[in-house]
Amino acid sequence: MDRRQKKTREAIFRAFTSLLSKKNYHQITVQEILDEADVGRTTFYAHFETKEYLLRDLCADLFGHVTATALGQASCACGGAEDSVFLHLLRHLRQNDRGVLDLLSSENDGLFLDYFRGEVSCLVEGVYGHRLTADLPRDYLVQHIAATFVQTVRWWLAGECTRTPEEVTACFLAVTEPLLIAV
Amino acid sequence: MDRRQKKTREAIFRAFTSLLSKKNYHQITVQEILDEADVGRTTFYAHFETKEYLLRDLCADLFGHVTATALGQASCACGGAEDSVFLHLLRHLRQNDRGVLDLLSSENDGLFLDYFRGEVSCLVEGVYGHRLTADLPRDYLVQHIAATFVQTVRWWLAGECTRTPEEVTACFLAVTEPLLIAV
DNA sequence: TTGATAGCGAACAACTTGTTCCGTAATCAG
DNA sequence: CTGATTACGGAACAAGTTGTTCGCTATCAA
Repeated sequence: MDRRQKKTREAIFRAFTSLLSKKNYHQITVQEILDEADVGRTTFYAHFETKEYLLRDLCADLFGHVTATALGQASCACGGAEDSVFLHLLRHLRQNDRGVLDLLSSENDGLFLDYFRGEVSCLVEGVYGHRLTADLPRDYLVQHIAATFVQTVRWWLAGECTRTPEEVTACFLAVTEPLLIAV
Repeated sequence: MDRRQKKTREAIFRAFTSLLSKKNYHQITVQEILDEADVGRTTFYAHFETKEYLLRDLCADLFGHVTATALGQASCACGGAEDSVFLHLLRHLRQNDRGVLDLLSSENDGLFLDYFRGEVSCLVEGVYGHRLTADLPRDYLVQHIAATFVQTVRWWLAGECTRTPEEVTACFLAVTEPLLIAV
């Protein structure tokens, strides 16, 4: 890809996430993004059809990265292998890697929650897929566990992350364990 | 209150909910509401500061009504007293009382979910408040159970309500029962 | 009946979005 | 290095949206 394209694309992403940490998605105008990214109007629309497309691309980039690191935790030197994938994910989130945490705040009407929940669903399939109790519809269980994790993160955020990732993981595991077949 | 005021206020609510059943909140313009409600521009802004205020008022009206009927089920002739409050709520929702279901669809970015979740939290407090296990933070449990109910409803909607309220309630109870102290 | 108030319509400024045109500058291929 | 290609920027644009103001009429409550 042309070096120029890559640079402006990243400048726009950076500007957008920066603005998102300060205000609601719907309150952000394209003009503000242009000013923050120091990019021409024409250029912006050459890269993204609309603001919504920008959002979509950003989410794909961001949450794809989140779960990729979660699954590839072997290559990460920040936790023992016996740790839960979810604990690992929380630890990464706490560092507010790439500003993901800001996007999940209640300010942003849950716009990003669906993306996040989707990614976590894949994670749940991978981690718990073989341990789901057969008493309930499988798709219900998967979405329930994924949604519970996302909601747990939001609860953590609402309390301003005062609790430790270990405590939070314990809560999450406590409410989901009963749904799994013991190994 | 002046008869005229009441009539236009209701006309606007009606128009707004009607539009919400057809399209996304963010795609609806004030002009469309005016046309649908057959109300002057000046009049609209005399009643509601902005479209967001209209949304807030509508939610208060709607979800307040939902839980009010849920709690006052004694006065309702549509179910036995031994039924779960949640089953009762689902039955009401299935009739799409006042278009509440449309608002909870995934089209509307979860704008209404927070209102709904808030109402359900009160419900959970009332119904399960004395049966919550002491092993976990109380506020975590309450929000978890409320969020689980809301998410269960969304799952039901995503499947186009093909399952019966009884089945759905069974799912919800199955994943929440383990968190309660037996009576 | 009468004074108060709600509604209407038209026009308004300010802002936002997405497009077009054209000159400039960076990049890439040969 | 050179020439063709491509991205960028700036200005201007139409179309649409928001929220306000003005004067007039219809309705209400007492």
